[in-house]
Formats: sequence, structure tokens, C-alpha cells
Amino acid sequence: MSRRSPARTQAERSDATTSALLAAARELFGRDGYGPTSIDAVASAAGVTKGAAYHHFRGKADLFRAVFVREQEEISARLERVAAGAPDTWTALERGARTFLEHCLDPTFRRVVLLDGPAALGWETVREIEYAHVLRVLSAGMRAARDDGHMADGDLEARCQLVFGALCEAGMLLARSPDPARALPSLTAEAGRLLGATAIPGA
Amino acid sequence: MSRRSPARTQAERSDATTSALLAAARELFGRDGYGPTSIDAVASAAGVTKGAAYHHFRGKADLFRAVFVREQEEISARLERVAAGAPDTWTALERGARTFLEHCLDPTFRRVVLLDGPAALGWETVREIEYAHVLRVLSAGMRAARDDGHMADGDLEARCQLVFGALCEAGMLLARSPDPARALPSLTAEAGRLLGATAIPGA
DNA sequence: CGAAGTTACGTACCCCGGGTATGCCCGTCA
DNA sequence: TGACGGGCATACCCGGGGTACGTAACTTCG
Repeated sequence: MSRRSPARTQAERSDATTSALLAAARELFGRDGYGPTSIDAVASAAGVTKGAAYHHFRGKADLFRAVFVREQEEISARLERVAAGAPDTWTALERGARTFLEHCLDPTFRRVVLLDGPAALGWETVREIEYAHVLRVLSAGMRAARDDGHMADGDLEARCQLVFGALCEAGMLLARSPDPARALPSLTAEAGRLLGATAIPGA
Repeated sequence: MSRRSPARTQAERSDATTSALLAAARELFGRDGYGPTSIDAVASAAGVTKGAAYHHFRGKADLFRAVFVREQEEISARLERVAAGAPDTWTALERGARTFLEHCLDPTFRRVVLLDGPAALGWETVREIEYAHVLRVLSAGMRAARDDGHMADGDLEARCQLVFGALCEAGMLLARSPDPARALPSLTAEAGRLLGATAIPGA
């Protein structure tokens, strides 16, 4: 055995440091935002120095990107679970929308994904990542609903994006509300109304 | 007469400098974004130094805020003109939505208002400003449509925000398209469909 | 088992850029 | 016309992103 308590092999050390950095970055980026958070602060919170951070990540934007991707993985996984448990494709969309709104109650998610993400990484990059996660799930849900005859035909990609934009706004609005739990039904109703615009009347 | 060609009185000098700073800031913030644009670069482009910038504005965020407000004034004025020229309140909403999408073709507007604004100024501040401009126009248009019996009742404030979010997304999507002119009809159609969700079937 | 090579950091430094302090010049006003 | 104040330039501080380099630990191979 070595004299250090944790992490003997190199891969273990590397993974531990990367995880610690990611966790600290998630915490600080989510609380203070991208700009005000320094690499030094993140590294310090992770118990290492700036050198370690620059060894595992190309720079500040890359570190933030890693946090962003992580958030995307979590929300998309949650949405997929909800969708899988729904009785039909249309209900899956409705419940997914509500789940997304609830997920927006997490300050870190809002700050990283909705507020700072586009400005820090650029719109193109953000949408590229989201197309592999949240938008992939939403897009798949919409195609399924259309194939089932629940959703009207049209430019599904554009529709997907518009609905997503509306949901993001609703999420921010929800979080700003003094009593989110009380504001949720009203917002869910309005979001559902917009979703309903894409539905075919006959179930 | 003095030895300088422009600006003799103090008020004139002040206005000229402020205008030059605002114009330069609009140019650079709109082209490079909030972060990469330095106060020095803005002042230099305006033909003055940093001292002048800090004399007229509290700091970088305040300068950006001024540009943001300017953009808001322009778009809201444009929207009000369009709405005033519409035959009825519902058509005003539809034309307003299309006008907003067209306005998103301006790179400066997209960058300042849609991309960097929320991250640089904070969501609260941005929405506060927008509520005095774009959202004020949209909200008024919706209330008018409801009072005319064209729009279903509900939480108008929330609905306003959701529609706005969808339009912003559509605007970004439109700009990313290789041929915006060709993408506009499809996006307008989808946006109109979402708007239609809030309509009352009988005209 | 030990030497060479690689990985995982820490340390010291550069420099850009936001913000501040200070001083000068010129319009303003009595 | 002299004093006052606004408009602006200059010089400076310092926090923070990024880089260069040194070092210790792990790994690989003879």
C-alpha cells in the first residue's frame, strides 16, 4: 500500500480528480454563474490547484461544457423514464412537459442550461449538445405521437424547437414565482394548451 | 469658435460622446458578444478612452444594458407600428409574430437580446426591461385580442411569456438556417399554429 | 528490481481587462 | 475674468484565464 489514503492507481487518481472538479464546477457554476466563477475557485473547492484543472480540461469553457453535458444527460434520462411509463405517446408528451417544468426548479439546471449555457458555449454548440439529449427525447416523442395519429403533421423539427423554447421560458417563470408549487398548474395548463395546438382533435 | 471642429457646448460634447460609445458598443457587443468585448475596444472605436466610458456609464454591464434597452425600444416601436396597421387585433398578433421573426435576422439583435442579455444582465433584469418594451406590446396585443373575443381566457401573463419564448427560439433557428428567407414561412406557420392554440375558433 | 518513460499534478509567471484615482482642460456662470 | 464643475485622459491596481516548467508518483520494460 502507498502512504496516501485514497487513489492508488493512476486511473483512479485521475477519475477522482475529474469527478471532484466536475462536482465543484457544477456547484459553483450553478450558484454563481459562468462569469463570476474562477478556475481557481473550482479547483480549490475540489481540493486541487489550477494545474489539475488544466490537465483534465482544455479551459474554462471546456469545464463548463462538461457540466452542461452532465445536466443534459440527467434531464434526458429523467424524461425518458417518464415517457416510458406513460400509457400512450400523447400522454408521454404531456407528462414530459410537466416533468421538464419541475426539473426547472433546480437552480443549477436553470443557471447552467437555461441562462449561461447559450452565452458561454454559443448557440450552435448548445443546440448540438441538446440535440443529442433533451431535444432528442422531445423530438422522438413528437415523431411517435405523429406516427400514432395524435399529432398533426408539419415541420416537426421546428415545432420541437418552438415548444422547447416555450418550456424553457415557462421554467424560468416558474422559478421566479414566489410559490412555484402554486404557479405550476397554471403554467402547465398554458404549456398544455400550446402543446394542444399540435394535436389532432380525435384522440 | 473653438479649435475643435465638433461639439462646442458641454451638453453637445456629452451627447456626442455618449452616442458614439453607444454606437460602438452596439457594434462590438453585437458582433463579438459581451464577454470578448472590452471597454477599451468600445472606447477606442468611439474615438475616446476608457475614462470617458466610465464617466458616462457605471461599468461594462451598464453600457451593455444601455445597448439592450436601445434594441428593445427599436423592436417594440416596430411591433407597435405593425400592430397599428393591422385590420383587427388577431391579425395584429399574427403580423407581430412574423415581424419579430424577421427582426431576428439582425445579428446584433440576436446576440445582444437573445443570447447574451440574460447571462450578462440576469434574467430578472432582462425581463423587467422587456416588460416595459417587447412584452408590453405583446401583452397589450393579447389583452386586446381577448377583449375582442378572439383569444381564449386564461393566464395571459404566462401565455405571453411562453409565446415569447417560442418566438425567440424560432428567431435563433431562423438565423441558423442557411437560407432564412426560405425557412421563414415554415417557422411562421409553426409559430402561427402555436398562436392558434390560444384562439377562439369563431373569428 | 531498477531505470527509463509517462502521467498527474503543483508552482510561478505572463498579460489582458475591469475598475479606480487623479489631474488637466475647457465650458459655464457669477 | 476668475472660480467652479463637468468631460475626459492617463496611470495604476488587481483578479483571473492561460502557459511553462518542475516534480513526484505510477507504469512499463529490460
